[in-house]
Amino acid sequence: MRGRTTAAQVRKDLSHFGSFGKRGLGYKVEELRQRLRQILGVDRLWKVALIGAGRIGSALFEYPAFESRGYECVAIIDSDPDKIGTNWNNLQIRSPDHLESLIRGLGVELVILAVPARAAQEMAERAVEAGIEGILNFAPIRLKVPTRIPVEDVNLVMQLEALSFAITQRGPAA
Amino acid sequence: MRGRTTAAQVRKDLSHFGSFGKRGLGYKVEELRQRLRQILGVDRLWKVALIGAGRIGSALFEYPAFESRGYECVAIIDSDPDKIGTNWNNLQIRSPDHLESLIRGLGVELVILAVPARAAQEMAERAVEAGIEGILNFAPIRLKVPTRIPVEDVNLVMQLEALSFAITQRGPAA
DNA sequence: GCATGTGAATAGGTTCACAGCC
DNA sequence: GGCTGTGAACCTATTCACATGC
Repeated sequence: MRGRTTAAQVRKDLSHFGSFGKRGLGYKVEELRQRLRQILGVDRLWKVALIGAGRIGSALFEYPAFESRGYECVAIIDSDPDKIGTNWNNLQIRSPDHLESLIRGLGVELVILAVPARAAQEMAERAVEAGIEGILNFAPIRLKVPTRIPVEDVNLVMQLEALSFAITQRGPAA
Repeated sequence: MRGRTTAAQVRKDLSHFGSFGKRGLGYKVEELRQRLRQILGVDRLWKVALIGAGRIGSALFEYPAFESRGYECVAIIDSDPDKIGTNWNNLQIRSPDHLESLIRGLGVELVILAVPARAAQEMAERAVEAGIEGILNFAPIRLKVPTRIPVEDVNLVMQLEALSFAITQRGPAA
């Protein structure tokens, strides 16, 4: 069954956070929307640092949805000497040497980790040490960070493999 | 609790597909690895078409893990006239006009959809019509395709929002 | 003795059915 | 009457404990 979103499911999920509608009447959509934005924590601006200015980092940086959805990139870090000092959109690429002071100075809360696997763990640890609160991780490793720090993994190879598995499971197609 | 992978869990999962070890002895790692590759369907080469040659598409195309993990990009499609005809790595970018014949002619099995949301549904339908078997979807919409076609969604904004939620839930950090 | 494989117990999450309130 | 909110039923997935075979 493909993730059909049922009415009962939505009501149950909402009930986990409170009661938002009026029986027999329905929901005030805009009000509900605002309440949900509060609950999700997307009713404010989040300060993001991009660690890794390679292809993925560049694609993300240009991705308009981030800024428009409340995620502001306030720092770009990369270890490539050819990149350090150059600008993306008026934002200067900085060396990882300054990671901690950058994060602390700018009040960075989230980190997008788009560096090679071998560098990811160290960068993550230093970012956590500097006080960030969450990590969006593109490196194909399981980061070891304190449990208080949420990590979201993006693993595109795994997702392709999930497709391969689903296709293989249901037998060769017609 | 952060996704701790337990021994019992692994055994239970394996048991779903068969019996691979010897009691009291353990698993032959390389043999197990091959069996699992078969089950996952990653023991062969998959032919992939990249639809959308923007920033994300470009990042993916250059991503070495794909090729090395058995996913071969055999076609790039984009509607931008400035891109059509140019080459990425000896692969010519083609117009979506030829989508169906390209897919059929090259035996494309998987599609990576990295086009703007407004174009995604149409491209998906045409790709399915042409016989592809699965979609890795970067467009932030729920594609409507036959249930026999598995879809994996990549939604980076949602993953950032998941971080925002997790952080907000556990109360402002120390 | 030791590590796998598996039924039983448990936990977690979804679906159902209806009570409660407009 | 209609739509929300929710306890109960149900179903799936994880954890446990041990039987099984080397």
